[in-house]
Amino acid sequence: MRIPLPEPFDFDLTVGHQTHYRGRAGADLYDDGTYYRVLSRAGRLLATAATPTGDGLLDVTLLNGGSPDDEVFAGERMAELLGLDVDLGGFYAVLDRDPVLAAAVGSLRGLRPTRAESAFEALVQSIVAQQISGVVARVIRDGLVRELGVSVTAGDHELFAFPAPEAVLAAGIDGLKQLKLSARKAEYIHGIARDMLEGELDPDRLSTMDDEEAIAELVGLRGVGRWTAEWVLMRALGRLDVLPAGDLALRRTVSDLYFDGAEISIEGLAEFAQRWSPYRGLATTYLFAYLRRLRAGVA
DNA sequence: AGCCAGGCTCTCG
DNA sequence: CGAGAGCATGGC
Repeated sequence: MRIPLPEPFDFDLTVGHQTHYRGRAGADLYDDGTYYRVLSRAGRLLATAATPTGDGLLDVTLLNGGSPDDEVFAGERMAELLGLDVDLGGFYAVLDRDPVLAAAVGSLRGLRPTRAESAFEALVQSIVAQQISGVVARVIRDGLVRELGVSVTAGDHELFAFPAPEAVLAAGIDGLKQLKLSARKAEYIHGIARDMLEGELDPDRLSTMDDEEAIAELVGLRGVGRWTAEWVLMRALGRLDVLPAGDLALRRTVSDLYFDGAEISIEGLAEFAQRWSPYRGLATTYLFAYLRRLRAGVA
């Protein structure tokens, strides 16, 4: 099926960012102009490919078959994962009155805030990323997906679904530790998989809550502090005004761009970032995209 | 060879 | 309450 693309939208930039400019990152694959993702629908796995047609449409195809209803589902999910439903206009108006931010991220026009497939995926990714460098986090996440995610062969591509809570639970804490997680993080992720399956954590209910309510709910989970909850809101719920003020990389970036490298406190960042309201989350996403592209050495 | 990296929990004063 | 230890791996 084909879905209409919004303006502005830069497919290559958006999917390149999502895959860390390495073709494959976690369950996301970008190859030869097509974005691949295995979507889970009520326990069934839909190998899905998305390619822009060049005339303002996105072609969404199920690679291993599916009903017409599955196709509609995949189209809607793809639109969400690629952030096509987000109106970027307000954020670009913020850019117009923040020349420093504009200088850093102005060339990222058309980048969409991509999303994880589920709250579970965002939780696992964020917990993995706690405290460690982005490089290490990526290595560990790739291992989790490859070892615990179901492999789906689609044409000449091997795709992996993001691991279901069942698979994470079945791996056990020891199994997770063998995938390079610390004992602590293995417990956290194992526990959250169990919470998901027992209905302790209900993503549908989360999405009805406002930001602070949802953060409070998530922080109730063992292993989830404010930083992790904030990233889950951005990455899974698509919230645009969340500011992970405790994020070390964000603090350093703001410090470098605005304060000539002088350290900025968490409270200082929270106050400073009011200038981006109500798009503090989008600003954060763009700053990380700026960083990621810089480090990847992409022109 | 250390030390640090997109934090969090637990334990002690 | 606030401060501090411990955590695991990969890169510099």
